[in-house]
Amino acid sequence: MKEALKEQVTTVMARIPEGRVTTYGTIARMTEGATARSVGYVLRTLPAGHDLPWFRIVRSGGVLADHGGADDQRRRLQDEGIVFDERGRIPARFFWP
DNA sequence: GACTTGACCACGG
DNA sequence: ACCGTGGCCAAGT
Repeated sequence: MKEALKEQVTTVMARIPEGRVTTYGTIARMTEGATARSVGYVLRTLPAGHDLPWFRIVRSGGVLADHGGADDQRRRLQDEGIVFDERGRIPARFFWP
């Protein structure tokens, strides 16, 4: 496991503002040496019940990534005021940065 | 070491 | 707008 990668990804993740989302690729570009795929890998391996806002990370294009917690993710984002359009995508105005 | 598997992405047709 | 395709990289077999 690459600890440096995990640390960088979680650091960026922790500063996503409430009520906004960001993408795997954006996080990858904000870090050194991470790629979109490796960001997904880190999220998958995070322990359950951690305090990081993993649910604010979506795919490029505003669609939720395909994983077991997607339903929870959608609920939690809606609780923060994020809106999904008729095709299930999050409009660009919710993206951070 | 070779090959497969993902919470991915950009791009061309 | 909807597919392929190739690139990506850490882990697991």
